[in-house]
Amino acid sequence: MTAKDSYILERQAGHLLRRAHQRHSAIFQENIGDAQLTPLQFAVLVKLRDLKEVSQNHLGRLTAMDAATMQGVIKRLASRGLIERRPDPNDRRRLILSLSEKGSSLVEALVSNGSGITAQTLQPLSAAEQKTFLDLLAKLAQLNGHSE
Amino acid sequence: MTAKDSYILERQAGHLLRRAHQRHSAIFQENIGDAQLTPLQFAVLVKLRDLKEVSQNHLGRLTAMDAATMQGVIKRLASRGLIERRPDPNDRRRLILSLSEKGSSLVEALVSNGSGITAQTLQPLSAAEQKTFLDLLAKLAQLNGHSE
DNA sequence: AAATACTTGTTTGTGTACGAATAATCTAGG
DNA sequence: CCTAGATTATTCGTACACAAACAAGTATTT
Repeated sequence: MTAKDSYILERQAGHLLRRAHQRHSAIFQENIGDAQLTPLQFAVLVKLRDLKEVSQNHLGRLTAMDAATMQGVIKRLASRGLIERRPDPNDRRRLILSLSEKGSSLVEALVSNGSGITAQTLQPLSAAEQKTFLDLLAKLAQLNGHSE
Repeated sequence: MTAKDSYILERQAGHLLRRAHQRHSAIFQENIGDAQLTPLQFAVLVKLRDLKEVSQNHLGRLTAMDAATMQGVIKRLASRGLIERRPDPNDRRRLILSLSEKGSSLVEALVSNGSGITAQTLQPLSAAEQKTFLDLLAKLAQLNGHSE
């Protein structure tokens, strides 16, 4: 076994994670049912549907986006009229985010597509493998034990 | 079970893949041993070490980058003097890429770090789980059966 | 040989990603 | 009260990611 054989790109976790993520993104784009909506934007809408109201930074932590990324995602959703922003009266640094009527009905219309996308992403695996995979993947996705 | 419970962001394959990839990127950056080098740039250097000479588009397929992304990655590596570009005499559309001396010694010095990064990425899993995970992940990473 | 089709590399435009710096605000400790 | 420290949102700069359009070159078809 030469040095050359000791590091094979195709066997590295990072490379495979990136490719699996690429494949998922392609499936998302084909099936979400709204050509403008991206995975991150959809994640924000879903979280807002669950929580009704959250500050921008807090929502960023819940969706695993840093503050700078969040800024752009929120700006684009707001410019489409899908979410509303208003200042927090108790903390003037904060922006409170919520779904607009339009945003709310859009999420409801698209959530089932979201489930289909996950199913299609995992389709190459059997039902048992899917469960195993998601369990292991969840262990690897712990960014650094920030719960909440 | 309400509609709200039927789509939980934290259980979606796409979200978990994204977070796992984020975690891997952070581990990469801390451990690769060259502050400027990114995961994609490293992948290009490793592939060039294995193949000696490849055209830019071909290398892009091997590392799963589209032509536009490749363009930027190669430009940055060339500007650091790590790779060399010369026209293919047999096909004047093509650019043939290869490692420079500097690039070659850099890869040799860093490959072992690459293995460590993969190990650390998978560390939350037992040895058996790691093998299972990589097998399943590889099945999900098949972009569309383009082999080569 | 000429027209058609495909490939290679580049550019443009939009959208993540994230480090770093900043201004405004809040919180805690003395 | 008041200052040192933390938090929130924004901006800037760099690096993917990829669709779309393009120029130049190669291949194929008739």
